[in-house]
Amino acid sequence: MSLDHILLGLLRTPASGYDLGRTFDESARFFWFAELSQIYPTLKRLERDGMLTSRTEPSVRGPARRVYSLTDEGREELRSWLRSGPAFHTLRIPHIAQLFFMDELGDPDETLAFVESFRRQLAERLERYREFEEEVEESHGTWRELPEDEFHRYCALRQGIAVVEARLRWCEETARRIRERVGDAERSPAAPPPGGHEGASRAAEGSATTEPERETEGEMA
Amino acid sequence: MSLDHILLGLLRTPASGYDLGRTFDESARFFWFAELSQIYPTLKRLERDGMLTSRTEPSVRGPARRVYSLTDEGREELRSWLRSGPAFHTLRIPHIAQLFFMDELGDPDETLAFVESFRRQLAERLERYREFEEEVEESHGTWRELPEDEFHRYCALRQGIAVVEARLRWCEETARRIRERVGDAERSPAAPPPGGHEGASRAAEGSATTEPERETEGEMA
DNA sequence: CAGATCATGTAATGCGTTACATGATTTC
DNA sequence: GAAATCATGTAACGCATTACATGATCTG
Repeated sequence: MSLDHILLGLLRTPASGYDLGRTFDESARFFWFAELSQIYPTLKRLERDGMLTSRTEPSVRGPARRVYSLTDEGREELRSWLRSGPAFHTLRIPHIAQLFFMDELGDPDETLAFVESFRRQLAERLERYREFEEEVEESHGTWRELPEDEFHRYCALRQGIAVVEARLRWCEETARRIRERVGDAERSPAAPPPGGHEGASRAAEGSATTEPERETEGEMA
Repeated sequence: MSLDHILLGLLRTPASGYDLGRTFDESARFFWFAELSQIYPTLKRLERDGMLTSRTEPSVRGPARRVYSLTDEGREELRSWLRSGPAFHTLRIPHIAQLFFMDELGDPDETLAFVESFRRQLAERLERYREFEEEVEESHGTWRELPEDEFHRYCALRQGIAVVEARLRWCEETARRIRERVGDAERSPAAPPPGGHEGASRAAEGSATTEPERETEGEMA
């Protein structure tokens, strides 16, 4: 039941359902997302349960806005969630699952293409996170100067960045290993497979072409 | 609809629902989990749809086992999922959300305790992953010698490890920063808060005590 | 003989997505 | 006048968890 708590957290500054939808889209994406169709009924329920109050306000354009704010009871609920210790979720990571079964395709080129596509999407994501990080840094200088609320938000973002960066490094490590395995197989006397498949060239791009891996395991730990 | 595909992937070697439950528990936890109460009906549906076949087998102990195996149609479905590109899921990470709102508690000690508790749980998880990694390495040597299927599984695990390690480094970075901020605040003329709360000592432990942060940002990128 | 493990399931409930419905205002 | 944005919602469906139900066999 985390969406409840996340809405309570966001509603420490009053907002409408629509506003919250934009918040998820723009600034909370890196740790949570909810559709408007889930937000509206949840807000209603939280109000019914005394966690929120609402008033309607005329909108500058479009229909009237229903603006929610946190009640004392809601604030207490939020605090007790925050004090309940780190909430772990069960891991369900489809892209790792895909990789786990990828031997089924029996083609290193396809695995390589997969990793490369994954890498591109991560790079894009990292760029968005970085822009967000810069915005904070531009308005306040370094983390040392941030007010309490911004500091916590900044730390949360830093974790998002750290994870994406780790995945990016993993992509590079893994691509290198796949290329090295293909290279070994083709040099070996086990006979290269028949048909017009020529090594790991199809999905390859960037970074030195067949450079044998220098052992970086130590640095990864 | 990923559980479907994950079951198909696992059922390339025939197994019962119960077996699959143990697999999630023991060797697939780092990327997926499902309850038996979800597994059983899903298997039934997949069989109905022609993705699986089953036969019953007497069990050594307990009731008869229903053992499922992949059909050609099921294998095709699995392959097309694998070829459909990396499947991203919307991020929903409650512990980052908690941190995001943690300023609500207004107490650096509580944030520090949170980060420390998070760190301990990650360390435990990393240990399990490492044991798993060692098992693979012991049976086959380095990744260079692994057969295709084990190599892919190993790479998947490596990503899990990389992410946990990144989170651990983040914990240390963040704890250091919180301590530094508390130190600054107490040395500053803004007056230390009244009452018997003495800095960030409560949750602190390990690593040099008040060592000012040496800038490691560059290395993190 | 009590408790763990093997083995299969159903039912109720909750969380989340997709599709649908409505209508005003602004911009091109 | 068409499309985008503001703004609110409902309904149907699917995915996941928790609780419940049953019974055999092995271990201490």
